[in-house]
Amino acid sequence: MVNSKQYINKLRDSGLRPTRQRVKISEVLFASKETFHFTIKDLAKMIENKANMKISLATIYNTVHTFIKKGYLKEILINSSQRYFDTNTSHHYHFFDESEKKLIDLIDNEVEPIQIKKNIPGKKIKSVEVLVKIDNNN
Amino acid sequence: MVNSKQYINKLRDSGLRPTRQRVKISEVLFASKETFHFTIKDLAKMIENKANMKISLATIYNTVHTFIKKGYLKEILINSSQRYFDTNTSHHYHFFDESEKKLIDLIDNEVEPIQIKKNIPGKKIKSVEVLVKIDNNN
DNA sequence: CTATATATTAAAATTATTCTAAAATATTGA
DNA sequence: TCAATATTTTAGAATAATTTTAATATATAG
Repeated sequence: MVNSKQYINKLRDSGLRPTRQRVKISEVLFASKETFHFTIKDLAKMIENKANMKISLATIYNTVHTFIKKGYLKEILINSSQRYFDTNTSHHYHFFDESEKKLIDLIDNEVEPIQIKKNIPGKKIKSVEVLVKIDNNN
Repeated sequence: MVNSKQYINKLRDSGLRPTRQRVKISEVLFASKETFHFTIKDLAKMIENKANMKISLATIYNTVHTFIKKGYLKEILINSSQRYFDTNTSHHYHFFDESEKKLIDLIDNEVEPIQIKKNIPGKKIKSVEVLVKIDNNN
């Protein structure tokens, strides 16, 4: 059995009521050491399988948005009809494998620091996102 | 009056039939020296205004996709509910101003070359996309 | 000029996401 | 513990971007 206490505390500490749904979704997302990428559809399927509990789609959307706002998840920039999310919230970039339609993390020391030489008066940089599209050799 | 001959030739040269619709859309997109960013909605409005000719939404979508395939347009990576396109097909990146929801080009010499140190066997890099999100200072 | 291939179109279909408002649950503090 | 209040969940409807369909129109080759 998973230890849900930690998720309950984590939720409460960030001002979120630890509802059954949020705790279950936390378990599905954060129980494994390995981080991963997912779409809402993927997450819905994982909940249906791993947890034998039905959570409405609206709640899944709400929870993912809430977790992003709290910094527990990050959205990944991919041009596709679906949005991707990442349980890895540390600073990193992505490869996107065009033939397999799969994301691969590109951790910080695998990319030289990005130097932006342009400055817009009155504006500051909030984030820098990099997506490297790759495909088969040929 | 715009010289549509050049668009007719351009289309034919790339194996596309120079239909009235494609020529009109070419004029709207490529007549100005200045490149710009647009959504499908923007483009539909521009056609309605500049050209007094009704082109169906389906055709606008088809044409934009066709032009992307031919390399006359590029899609820009922004996470939003709408897709953005760019008439600037040269190699460059983007600032995205969060408060004004506006894109600004970041040309090549304004960003240090991006060095990817990770290599995935059997795969090669097709493109590197960079989006720098900026916002007001404060 | 005719046959054929390709493109356009309106309307319907699809799909991801958000909204709504009612019911359920969690929390607070008496 | 319990009632009052605030928050959350939910099903289903609504929205909106995009794609599909299949009929009609147009461009091209010969």
